[in-house]
Formats: sequence, C-alpha cells, structure tokens
Amino acid sequence: MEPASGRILIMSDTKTNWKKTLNLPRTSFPMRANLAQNESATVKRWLKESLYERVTEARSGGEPFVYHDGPPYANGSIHVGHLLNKVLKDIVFRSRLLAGRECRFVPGWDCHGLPIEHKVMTELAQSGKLDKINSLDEASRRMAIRRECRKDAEKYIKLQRGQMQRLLTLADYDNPYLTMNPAYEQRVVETFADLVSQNIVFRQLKPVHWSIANETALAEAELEYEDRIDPSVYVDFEAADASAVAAAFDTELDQTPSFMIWTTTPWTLPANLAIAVHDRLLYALVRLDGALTIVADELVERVAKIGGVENIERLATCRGDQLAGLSYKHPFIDQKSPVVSAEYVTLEDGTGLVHTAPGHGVEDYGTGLREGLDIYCPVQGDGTYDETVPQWLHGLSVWEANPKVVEHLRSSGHLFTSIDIDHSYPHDGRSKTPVIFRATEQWFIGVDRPMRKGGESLRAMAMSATESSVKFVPEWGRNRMRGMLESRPDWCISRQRAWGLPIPAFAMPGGEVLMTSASVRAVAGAFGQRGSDAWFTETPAMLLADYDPGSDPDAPDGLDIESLEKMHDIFDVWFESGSSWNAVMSAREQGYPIDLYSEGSDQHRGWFQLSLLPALGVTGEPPFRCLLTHGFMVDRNGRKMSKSGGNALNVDDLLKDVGADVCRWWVSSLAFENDIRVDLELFKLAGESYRKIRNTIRFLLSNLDDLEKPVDLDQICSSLAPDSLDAWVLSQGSRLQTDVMEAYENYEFRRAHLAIFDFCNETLSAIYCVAVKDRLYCDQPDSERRRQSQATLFLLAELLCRLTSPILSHTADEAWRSLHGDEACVHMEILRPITIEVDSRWPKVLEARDRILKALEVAKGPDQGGIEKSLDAGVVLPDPDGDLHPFREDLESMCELSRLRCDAQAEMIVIEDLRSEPCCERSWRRDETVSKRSNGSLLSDRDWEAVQAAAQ
RNA sequence: GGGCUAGUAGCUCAGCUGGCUAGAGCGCACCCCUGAUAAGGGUGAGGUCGGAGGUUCGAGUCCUCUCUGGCCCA
Repeated sequence: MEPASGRILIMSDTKTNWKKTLNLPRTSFPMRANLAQNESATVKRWLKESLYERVTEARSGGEPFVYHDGPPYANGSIHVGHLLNKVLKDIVFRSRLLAGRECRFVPGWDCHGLPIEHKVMTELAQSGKLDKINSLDEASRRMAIRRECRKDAEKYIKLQRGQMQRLLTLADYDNPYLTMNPAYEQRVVETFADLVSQNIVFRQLKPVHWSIANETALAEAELEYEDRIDPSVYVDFEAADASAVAAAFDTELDQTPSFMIWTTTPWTLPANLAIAVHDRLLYALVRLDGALTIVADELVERVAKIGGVENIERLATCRGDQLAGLSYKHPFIDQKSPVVSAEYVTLEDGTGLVHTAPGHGVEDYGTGLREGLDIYCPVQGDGTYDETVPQWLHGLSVWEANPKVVEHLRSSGHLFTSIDIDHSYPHDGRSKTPVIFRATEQWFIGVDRPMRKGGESLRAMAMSATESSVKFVPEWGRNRMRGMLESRPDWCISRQRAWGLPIPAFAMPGGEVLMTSASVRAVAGAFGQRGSDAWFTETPAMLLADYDPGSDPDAPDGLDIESLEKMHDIFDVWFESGSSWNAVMSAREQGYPIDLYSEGSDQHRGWFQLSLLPALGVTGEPPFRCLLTHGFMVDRNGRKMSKSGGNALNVDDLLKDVGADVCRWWVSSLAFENDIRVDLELFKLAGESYRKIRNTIRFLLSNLDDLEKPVDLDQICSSLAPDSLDAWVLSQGSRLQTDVMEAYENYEFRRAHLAIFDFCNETLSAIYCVAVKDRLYCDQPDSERRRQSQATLFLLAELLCRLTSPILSHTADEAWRSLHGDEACVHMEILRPITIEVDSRWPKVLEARDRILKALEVAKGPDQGGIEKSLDAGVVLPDPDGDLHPFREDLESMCELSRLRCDAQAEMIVIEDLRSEPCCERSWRRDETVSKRSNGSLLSDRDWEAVQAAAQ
C-alpha cells in the first residue's frame, strides 16, 4: 500500500538478509513425533535401563502408596478396554512416583478357568488329538489338558505383556504374578484354609446352572442370556382328593378337578414334587369346555383364550392358602405330591400355580428345603435321564425329552395346551448352548454363617466395610456395592473342570469328607513346592505328607490316610483372583490393606467383592482402602462394543496409527467413570491437541540452543522482578503444578489434562511465547533480557516434561532427553516446589491485553482505518492509576505492537496508524528509534546494536 | 423385571448445596503472519440443557413420569 502523500518516505539502501543475524529457533526435537516407531525404541530403552527397578528403588523411603493390579484373563489379544484400564493404572502409578511416593506395581494374569479350557478343548478336537486324550485314565487325561491350557495361557501372557509394554506402561514385567504359579497357588489354598477354620465352608446339594456341553456348573458370570424357542405347556395335574378340593372351594363337585400348571421346561416334569400357589391370590374353580380345572382367577380368560376354550364356567373361587395342603397325582408317575405356598408366585405368566421341581430351580429348591421335599434330580451330568424316571424317558437327553413329554401328556389327556414361545434363556457363554438347572454337590462359602472368630457373618462384615471404611471413586460405587452384597447368595466355589486349582478335599470310604484347616494347609504346602499338578500325579498320602491327624482337633474319627480318595472339584477362578491381596501383596510384603484397587465397574460384583469376602474372613479387615472404577467402552453411537459385534477397535492398529502417547492423552481426557465413546475419529482429535502440546514444548526447546544448562530454579525465581513477564509465567507454572498434582492425587486426570492443555495453549502459546519471540530472536544473544527469558523457558520446559510424564510418558522423556542429554530420564524425576513472587496487578495487565486485541480487531475494518497487522499499529492505553505503566514493554510485546503508550488522561484505547513510519528491516517493528544507519540500512537502535555486536 | 448410572453447542466436557444474558477447548467461519511453518496469532457464529408434567417469586440444577444408552443381576 502506498503511503499517504506528503509523508516522508525513508527507503533502505541495502538488501541485507537479516534472517542470518537473528537468533532463530533450533532444535533436534522434531515437530513430527513419529510415535509408532520411536515409542518402540523407548520401550526397549526403558527395559535395557531397568527403569522400573531404578525408579522404584530411588523412591524407597518415600511415603508408601500400596497399589495392586487386578489380573486380566490370559486369553486373546488386548482390546480397548484393557488399553483404558492399563493406561489409567499407569497414570496413577507414574504420578505417585512423580510425587515422590514409594510405590510398586506388579502386573498379574488370571490363568485358570473355563474359557481357556474350552478353547483348548475345541482346538484339540479340531486337531484330532482329543480322542487320544480321552482314552487316557482320568488323572492323565486331566494332566494332558492342563499342559495344553498352561501353554495357551503362557502364550497369551507373553502376547499381552508385549502389548501392555507397547502402551508405555511401567511395571514389574519381569516378575508378574500368575495365578497358576506354585507360590500363588499355595497362598490361595492357605487363604482357603483360613476360611475353612472359620467354619464357613460347606458342601451342599444345590441346583446350579449346568452346562451340558462342558459338563460343569457355571457361575452367573459365565452365562449369557439369549433368545430361544421352547414349548410352553399348560398341564392338568389331577387332584388326589376331589372332596378336599370341594371343601376348599366350599362347593359340591361332580368330577375330579385338576390343578393347571405352566412350564417352559417340560423335561423337568419327571422331577415335579410340588405345586406352588400364593397365599393371597384368588383362585378359580372353572369348567373350561367341560373340563374342571383350577387356575388363578385373574388368569382364567387369558388361559382359556390360549387354549382356544369356548365355554368358561366359573363355579367358585378361593384364596391360595385354602389350596395349600391339598395333594395331586403326578400325570405320569405313580405318586402324590402336595400343593404348597410360595411368595414368588405371580400372575405375570402361566396359571398362578407353579410347577415345582426342587432339583431343577433355585426357587423350587428353596421351597423344597422349607417343605422337606426331596432335592430330586434325575438328570445326569451329560444331560440325560438316569434310571429313576419312567422307562420311556431312560437315557434321553432333556432336549430330546421335551417333545416326548409333551406328546405323552397330550395322549394321556393331561395337556391343556402347548405353544412355542420365544424367550430369554441362559446360555453357556462359551459353548453358546442352553444351560439347565441341575442339583449337584457343590462347595460353598457361606455368607450368612457366623464365623468362628467374632461370630459375625461375611455379609455383615462386608456391608459394614462398604458403609464406612472404604472410599469409593466415584461415590455411587458404594451404593452399587451395597446392593450387590445385600442380594448375593452363598458363594459356590466349586467347578468340575481340569484347568484350575484343585479344592483339596478327600473322600473317606464311608462317604465322609476330609477337609480341615490343617489338611488344606498341608496340601497348600505341597502345591507351593510342586505346583497344583501334584493333585493329579500324587497319592493322597504324598499330598498330605505334612499333615498330622493326631494334632488336628478337627480331624474326623477313624481317619486313615491310605484309604482316602482325591475329590475332583476345582476352585472358581474368582476365588484365586480374590486371594491376590494375600498371594501377591502380602506375599511380596507390599503392605495391607492396599491403598487402591482400580477396575471397570463390573468388578463391583467381580474382583472387588470376591476379594473383600475372603480378606474379611481371613484378616477381619477389607483388603482395600479405596475403589476406583471406570466405565465401559461404547461405539460412536453409544452401543456396547464387542468382538462379535464387529465394532471393536484393534489396539495394535491404533498404536500403529496414532501411537501410544496419543492414546494415553486420549485416556487422560476422559470422564472415565461414565460410558466411554470410542471411535477412531476421537483418537485423531486427541492427536491434534497432542500436537499442540508437542509444538509448545518444541518452541521452548528450540530457543534454548545457546543457553548454558542447567538453570538454577531457586536462583532465577528469586532474581526475577515481580512485575516481569517471566515472573508472571513462572507463577502461572507454579499454579499449574499445584493444580495438576492435586488432580493426579484425586484421580482427576481429565482436570490435569485440561490444565496442561490450557497452559500450553493459552498461557504459553498465545501469550508468553508470542510476547518473548521478539526478544529471543532479535536481542543480542547474551542480553540480560534474552537470557532471563531463556532461563524461564528452560524452567517451563522442565516443568512441562515432569507434569506430562505420567500421561505422555514417551514424549515427556523424549523432550527431557533433548534438554538434558540421552542419559537422562524424566521418569526418575520428582517434583520440586516453585516459589516466586509476582506482582498482583497482572490480572489487570491481561485484561488490558484483551481490550487492546479487540480494539485492534475493530481497527481492521476498512472504514476504521484498515490496519490489518498489529505491527502497523501503535496504541494509547488509558492508565488512570498508573498501574499498567510498569508493564508497558511486556504488554507491547504481548500484543505484538510497534508502540504502546500508557496515558493517565486517555479515556479509551486509541489505535494509531503507523504505516507511514519507517519499519525496522530486522525486527519489522515501527519503533521510534528506527533510522538510517551508517551502512545504509533502516534499523532500530536495538537491532543496530545487535548487528554491530555480532559483527565483532 | 430389579439395582447402580448417563443423556448440556457438530465433538469432548464444566456447571458445588436452585438465582447469569448457560461456560471452556476442539472443530467451523472470517482475518493476520510466513523468522514455532505439514506451525503460530486474532475475532466471531453455534445450545428450546433427551421429552412431558409438577414444586418454587425463580430449575440445566429439586420431585414424578417417560424415552434412549451402559454395567450388574433376574
């Protein structure tokens, strides 16, 4: 743009390349992180340098923080959920180390259990090896399976360990805990021995979810509910005594009525031992197309409609309690059974009269116990009937039996009607086959049994611990835990599989069982020495070599070790992981109770609760002081993620694509207690803000090239003038440090993340770095002003490296090494307090900056003068109190102005157009001191002096 | 079906015990810089706070119901 006419135009006589005379940024710290490649090198270097050992050693003597890793299952590749979990834990661990706490982190893996065994069995079947294994004797067969399972677990531990390390997590990966290690197994069994001594372990016949495919009892956690079509049958059970029924209804009868029941599992009818009614419900005696039957009064019309009945004739009604005590004849077995009352009878489905088979249902079982019924279960482990059922059902599987039973009822005239229904039915999560309820002998830990020591029950102790002595993050975890404890049944700890830790019980010839605290402890010792394989390879006498019945007060009478036989149950894997506070933390003398357990919110019922119960039984104290939970991953539409759903993200790809530090930065940005939306886009977004941090650090580093390092923090802080920009930015840094460390302390990683981001984005990038660019680039290299800002930049760089190191563990280390040389490692650092005096008028200065920037924006308008660059502008700033004047020079830099004048008389900001004034060729500022120099160039005083000094 | 929990700008989130014209960052639009340059700076436009009732002088914030998700159970 041409200057206005009449002004003096000063032109330079030279065409010097001034760029060469500037102190421009230089650094080896690249803008492009190339994380995928460089992070792998970092992982290797940390391992080579034994970082975990060195840093944990260096922190010994600090205030202890006891942290315990929950074991993931050693099966398959890690998924995004693991990524979240492990990164959160690593942020906790590293931030505690940064705070100078003594802390260790032992990673662990859950190795036993059905999922591995099922997979191994499937693979063995596919490769044709299963037939050979099945031909072995039972002990050898189990050993063969166990060997395969162990290999499989080891394979995945190795894979997952590599993946977790690739996430830049720091842990004692050389000495992890594995639930299949002998030392671990010993501790688990010892934990069990303590519970046995508390008198709360017992054996009982109980219907359990039974997987026919795997021939084992299943825990709730192993079930999946899926839709399934079953025959829904309405069956007439003929009353045994018509006159008794007539009396109950207070009427007269001309034929024998039936009780109509409803079930979707006709195969359980051979085990029917009762009909349950509700005391307070009203029941009707009705004639349905001529047949006399009894149904809940409210359901008569619905039932009749389902059966296609045309004529409904209500004869009488009575309450359920009138029916209880009557009896009926089984439709195809020669027996009479009672009508009983039960609270769980509802009018939602069926007829209001509930078919009760105590061997095939949890509620039925409860009723059976109360009414003194047999817990009768004619179905064997393989899902076929035994010899106690009618001949025509012998040997049939329950699924084959369903249509046969229906047909039989139809032909005998007992079937009112049958329709197929589609309903939610429990399935074995692994084999995807439907499960049945079946009564079997199982081992339990009783949650309501009084313990020998103290007389309290586990449930009572757990409730009280939940109420008061455990901290929950977030707080609603307490409610959740409480609700789950209130409703939990006795803990069934036995499983009928090969791949697990044997429950050390021995059968005596008379049917009695040897399992005392001392005998269990003896077997634990054997496991510790020889591993739990010993159960399959050794005799009872060998396993009990250290057991002396003579000194065991609980030993059964007439015990003869030689005549014992090993029993075949193994522990629920939850009992193994639930003993980790003992098998890992106590065993390694890390302390008890543990300061923090942190897992997904599903673990309220899982690991948290199942660690709490054994620990209370053994120590009387909860194993943890604080429970931290995170939510679950959902896809971009908020739907759950699953491998089978096809919406899961592959972690290996993610790491290749965006890098671990970006993933970690993303994790730190989450409100992790809620559901977490995961999508590649969101990682890319995190990548953008990661780059902002990286570039800010890069700017700091690149201006330290010619600075003598290190810089003494305390010396700089005490030498800075409180009204200097450097003092201001360091005071902001000090506050950042306090905020971030407090956020880390309280597991508010998001707060730390935002504080760090805002500091880089606003405090540094937008304000401080912009302001000091001119002095860094144009001042003489060793000018006091420049050196002071460089020292400040150095301290800021160190601060950012330290504060980001728990999150950006690779990048922070990379920057630290750029600052201190390749031998250094930021993760060895602890924080130091920053004390600096700062002028209290700084908020006013920043507020003035905002006003000036807005005024400049207005001045851009074509009708307002059209000054588009701030260096073309001068500003007159109202300063009635003289508060701003001391900051004049810094404020000028912060707004990138050529001139700023504070004026006590001015009433509003005035923008001066300086475009007609000479511009310094080197600094591009329109400074008052710009003039033509002896070599013909146009330079300001400062720049002219700098050029001359450099020339010497 | 039950317990716990979430639903605020396109996105990620703040909004404590009810009192503001509902905030921030990213993204977006426009502009500047080209000596942080596959960078940097400035300004600005975006919301009936899932929906419907109710309590209150006043509700994103309390109550009831409801819709859509998540975890754990049945």
